[in-house]
Amino acid sequence: MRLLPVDEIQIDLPIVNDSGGAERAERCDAAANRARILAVAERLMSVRGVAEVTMADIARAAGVGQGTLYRRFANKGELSLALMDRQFREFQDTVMRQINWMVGARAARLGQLEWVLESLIGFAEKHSALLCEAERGGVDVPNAGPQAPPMMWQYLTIRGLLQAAVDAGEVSRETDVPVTADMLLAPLHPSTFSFYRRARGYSIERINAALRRIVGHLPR
Amino acid sequence: MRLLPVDEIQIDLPIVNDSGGAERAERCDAAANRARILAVAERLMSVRGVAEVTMADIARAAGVGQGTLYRRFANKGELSLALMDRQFREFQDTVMRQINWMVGARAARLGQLEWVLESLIGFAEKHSALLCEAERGGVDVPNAGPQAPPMMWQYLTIRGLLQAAVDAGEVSRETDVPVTADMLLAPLHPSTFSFYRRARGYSIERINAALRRIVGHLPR
DNA sequence: ACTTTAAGTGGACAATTGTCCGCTTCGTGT
DNA sequence: ACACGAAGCGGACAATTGTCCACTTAAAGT
Repeated sequence: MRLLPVDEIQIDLPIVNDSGGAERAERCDAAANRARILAVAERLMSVRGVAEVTMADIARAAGVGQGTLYRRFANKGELSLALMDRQFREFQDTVMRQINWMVGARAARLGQLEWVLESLIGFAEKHSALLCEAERGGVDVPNAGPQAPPMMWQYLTIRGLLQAAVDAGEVSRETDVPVTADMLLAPLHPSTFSFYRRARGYSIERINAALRRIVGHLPR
Repeated sequence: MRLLPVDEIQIDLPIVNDSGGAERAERCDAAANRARILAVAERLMSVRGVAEVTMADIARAAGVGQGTLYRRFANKGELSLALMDRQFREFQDTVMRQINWMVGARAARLGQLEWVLESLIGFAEKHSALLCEAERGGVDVPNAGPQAPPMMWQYLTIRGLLQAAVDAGEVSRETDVPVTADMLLAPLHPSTFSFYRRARGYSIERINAALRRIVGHLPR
């Protein structure tokens, strides 16, 4: 993950880089195993539910040892994230393209921010089970939990748009952009969002509307 | 936990009821064990750190079986919560008394809300390790995790004050009070707050200021 | 004092995550 | 072709949380 300036839209938005490029290629037996593991995991989880499948189940069904499984995916969260990888990239593409289009249409920055948050709510809803698994992982472990690239991308995107809104004078220059971006995202943390939906029973529309009101009324 | 109308301040604020009152009293050997367990747990955790002490450690050091330990405290979270019980009650008292005083002084509802949030930030900071343990526990398990009485009290208090602010015309009547209250609290969820402090490195002051700006600019 | 019984007790056991480490195999350089 | 080292492999094992259940005991009624 690194920051790239996207000239057309004059703000810094993140892109996810699939690899540093410097690492040695994966051995092909290993690649075959990885593919098999992912296929098996997807099938098992879709049949029995994400939380009801254990790492041992997956290893057994894929015909590999647990050591092999853990060599590829450091923990269940990383595996869950890998299962979403393609859909996440597509989601990311869609969002970036839409942002570019909105910029072309001279849309307000805050409007873009609201649109992205709504999209993120949709994504959180669709993949809440996998995301909840992915969320676990030490808070300070570099590439796990909230620091995993997809979560980081969400944060950097929101932060970038909020900063753009500040630069455009739509939001006060006093705003603490990094902290505020985190706060806008806090209700979308997988376990929090899942709590709202299941335990509190809030509809997606209510969640979206309430968040929109907050964003739409940031100072200035 | 039930709601009581507090007449002096004309809003519904929650109080925690220690027990329904109908249950048979605890056998005295059991009470002694509970006290010993709590004392031992407190000592072990203060010496080695909350996360580094296991339930088995505590049972061993307290001279009871694990079954006994789990009979009193259904999981590590409940034990952690019990360790905070006294400090939490004192905190709760302080907050309620301050609210009453502020009401007497005709302070703005939003000001009260901001003050409570600041207090909650202080509490989250002081007890973050124990709160992080307490947080774990299924999202839909009635009295665990986010549904545990102390968390519920936080939520009901914030929601009550926000509703009062709406009733007083300080915030738009369109506001979705339950959802918005949850969103104001989301950044204070133990693991989220801990992430801000440790991984992001935000100071308490920045967190408080950013939250205050959001509260202070809710619509209307 | 004696009986009764619900509550309490303890430790074995299940379930799960994640680690370790000796053995195997790929693929690369010679 | 062949040797060699890094990468891969797998299953035993450690750690931890939480459950179960046969046994024990406090304390209330007679």
